[in-house]
Amino acid sequence: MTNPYLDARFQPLSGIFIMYDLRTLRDNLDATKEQLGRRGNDIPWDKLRTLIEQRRTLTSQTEQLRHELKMGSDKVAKLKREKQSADACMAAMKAVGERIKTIEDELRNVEEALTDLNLRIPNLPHSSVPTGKDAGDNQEARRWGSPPVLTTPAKSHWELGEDLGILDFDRAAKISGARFAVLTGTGARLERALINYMLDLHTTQHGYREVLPPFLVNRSSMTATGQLPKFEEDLFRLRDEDYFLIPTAEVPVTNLHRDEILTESALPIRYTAYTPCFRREAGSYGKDTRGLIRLHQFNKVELVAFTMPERSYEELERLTSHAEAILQGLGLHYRVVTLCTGDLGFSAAKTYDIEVWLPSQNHYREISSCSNFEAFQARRASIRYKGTVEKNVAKTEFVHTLNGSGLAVGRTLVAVLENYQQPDGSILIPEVLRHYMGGVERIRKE
RNA sequence: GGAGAGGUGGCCGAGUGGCCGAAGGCAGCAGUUUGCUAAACUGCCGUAGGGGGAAACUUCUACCGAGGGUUCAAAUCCCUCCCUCUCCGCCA
Repeated sequence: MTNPYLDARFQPLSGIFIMYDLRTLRDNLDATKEQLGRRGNDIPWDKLRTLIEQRRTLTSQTEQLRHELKMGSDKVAKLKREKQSADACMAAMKAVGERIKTIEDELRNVEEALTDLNLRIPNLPHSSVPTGKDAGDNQEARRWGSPPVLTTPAKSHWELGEDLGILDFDRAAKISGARFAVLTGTGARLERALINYMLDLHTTQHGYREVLPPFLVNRSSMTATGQLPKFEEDLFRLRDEDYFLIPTAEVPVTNLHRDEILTESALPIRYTAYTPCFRREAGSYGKDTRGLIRLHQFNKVELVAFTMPERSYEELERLTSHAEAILQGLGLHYRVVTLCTGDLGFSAAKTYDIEVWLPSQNHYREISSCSNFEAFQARRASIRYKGTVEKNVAKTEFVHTLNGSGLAVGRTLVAVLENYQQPDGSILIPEVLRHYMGGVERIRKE
């Protein structure tokens, strides 16, 4: 069964609300507000409360009137069959019908407002998430490896790449604009090698099934995973069709199972997907303007998992370790950070960021973000599972969804260039990539 | 892009205004018969929301691709949209 609430043109009229369950929300409105803290600041809670109550009243009114109408219509049918006059009854039912129409118009407005509000409430943080205001309050969970020892001052990846002739930002600006890059020669091959290395590791060692999804998706898909309605300005959208360019493979891959009921035995489902990702980067003017760090288009290998609710937190640890395995294989120093409540994304209940060491910045930079969304996306997307308990079919429940970058390919290329730079400006290729590079061991000036 | 055909329960498929939440079949579940299996027979067998009950359950409402309209009454009539299929065109 499809979830009509995701259709932009749908005018809701009684029935279920998939995002936040309305009854639960009503009973826990204050607690929800409390738990969301700063993240719920822009939600008009009093209006929400009023709308929920109005919906309840109007719904029961229409139900009563519909019952009346149904009885009346049956009576008309009976009278006509018995060749008696039904005029009086028909007139009375016409009046009832008009009352229903009036009340339903009102109900429609209430539900529309309610649905829109509901879709803009962020997910609740998990209890293990540290409380905090912003990125400054994130907690470092662990570090792996150590920064490389460079005998000369670290050059930035754009200096290295342009000197080597494998990165071209000027021509990218000409053919597209700011925040685009052209990779050429060994640079292009290195990007491709990284993609293949990541996909191969995840599919052969970590148990993920490879997916190559569409890069354009519809509005329903974007709403299901939480990009819409709140973050439309971050997305590229086609002018003549209601399609969006995906900002991450999370969107098409999570939506693979939208409006489906999975069997318990099929869980967990694990997918990995390579896709380009497209982001408007509205509001990031002046940040990371040089280099490959922040582009309108970049490549990413994504990990996506669907699990039973009681398994999702162990899956989050697993999934994060799979992303880490890529960096370990490449021999890149990194740390894992637990995002605090204030830094958590809209849809996530808990997130680990993996940050790789960049010598030129003397800093860790985000290269992966691994999140458990619990049932937040599953509700919006209506992804459920049905189990069996001693031959009886158990109640269908929402699955938990997770995803993480495994990894952002462009930023991985940055990390390889900067961490493996040699005094002469050449780049040593990490062992694991060499067979994807046709045996090339070092990138020299082209 | 042009022309046409469709979308009904887990599946197949009937249903052109009321007694239709929807015939019939398949699959599934429970039982009867049987030495076992098979077959036959009987019953059950959609989803969601609200009310009642400790509970098995019961009652109301909605749902026949989605939305809107006509009507006392819509799976059925009208409009819009989405999707699938066939043929032509174009293309990789």
